[in-house]
Amino acid sequence: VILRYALLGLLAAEPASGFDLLRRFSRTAGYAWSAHHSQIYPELARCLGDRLIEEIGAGPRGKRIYRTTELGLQTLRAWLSDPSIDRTVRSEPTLRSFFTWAMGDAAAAEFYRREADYHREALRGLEQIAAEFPDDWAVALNAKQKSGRMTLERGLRLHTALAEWADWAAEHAAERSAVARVPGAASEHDRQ
Amino acid sequence: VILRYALLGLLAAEPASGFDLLRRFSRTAGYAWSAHHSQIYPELARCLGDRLIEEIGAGPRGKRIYRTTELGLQTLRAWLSDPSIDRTVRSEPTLRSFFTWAMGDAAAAEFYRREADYHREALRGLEQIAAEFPDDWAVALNAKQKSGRMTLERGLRLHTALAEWADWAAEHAAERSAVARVPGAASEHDRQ
DNA sequence: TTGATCATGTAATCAGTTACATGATTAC
DNA sequence: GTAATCATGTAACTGATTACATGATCAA
Repeated sequence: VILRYALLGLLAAEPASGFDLLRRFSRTAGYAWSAHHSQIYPELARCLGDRLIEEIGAGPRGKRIYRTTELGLQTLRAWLSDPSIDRTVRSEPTLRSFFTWAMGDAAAAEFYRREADYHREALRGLEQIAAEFPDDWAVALNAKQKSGRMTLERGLRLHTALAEWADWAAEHAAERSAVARVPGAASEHDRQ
Repeated sequence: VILRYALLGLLAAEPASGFDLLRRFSRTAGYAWSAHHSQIYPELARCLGDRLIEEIGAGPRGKRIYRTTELGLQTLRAWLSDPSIDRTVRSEPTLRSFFTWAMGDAAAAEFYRREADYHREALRGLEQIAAEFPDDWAVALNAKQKSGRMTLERGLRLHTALAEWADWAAEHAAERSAVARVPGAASEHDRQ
């Protein structure tokens, strides 16, 4: 049901169509949650039926614009107040890192380098967004903008830490492969 | 299909039963992936049918122990070599952080404090595991143990960074609520 | 006019969770 | 003996992805 709250929150921040929400999920909101249009449209219809959102206008090409109702906001706040949070982790990169032992050292180093590249790329994107905020954002922004800036900061720190980790891991993996290549240096613990 | 590779990798590292794998998913492997027994048992049966794993023994209470076959290892390696990685993010905490604007400042600060607590708790757990590794692990361990140690490092850095972020965010949220409480200090940008 | 993008929807399938169901072993 | 844990399985349901389907608008 968490997609429902994501939609309520996004539509509370700013009225939008299903298509607009789809784009937000593939941009800013995608750092927190994502969904395909085939999941968004039916959920919007259900929210509309439950009077959590309302249609406030239309655009060209059958565009339907929605906004969160007062009831929807209450529902959103009830969820936000609920202290039970799902922290289930499903991270393909982490799983692959866990299994690098099954690859050659060179391939493992290559994997970690790609991870570093990815995180640095993500960081560049976030830094561009961060640059658009005023320097004195802590006092110059409203609550909505501040929570956006604070969540952005989460991404900045996350990708910084993971880029550094991947660099470190690539070094270690490469280091090991270099040692293994020295004739006679391949010892017990390098096999299996 | 990623659960399949998770099982192949875990069973390649060490033969186990479905129940053993379930426990691994709720411990070490849970930092990368997780699954319920109702998903594990059918997938093991399918892997067995595809000759990716084989039954190598049994234990009490109908316990069936599996091991990854050579074909299974090849399948695992093919996946590891595939450069396309799913990086879809679905993080309830991040989503909630994004929507803290809809809560009161005090509630938001409380949310961030809980996040900090969670990450510090997770960090403590990882540090205990890290303490069991030898100090000279970079040379003293085999490839399998090293990839485990390197993945553990990922978690250490991740939770460290996020604990620091949450502290920072809690401070900012509390700060703001303190300012808002000064009579006449609640200004334009604190509303909506 | 035609190709790209905007825009919405449904259907089929796959992945993941919760609930149902059963029985063996072990520790007390 | 009896409660806890070990151990495996299936069924029903929900969430998420991929594929099918259609049509309007806009820019070249």
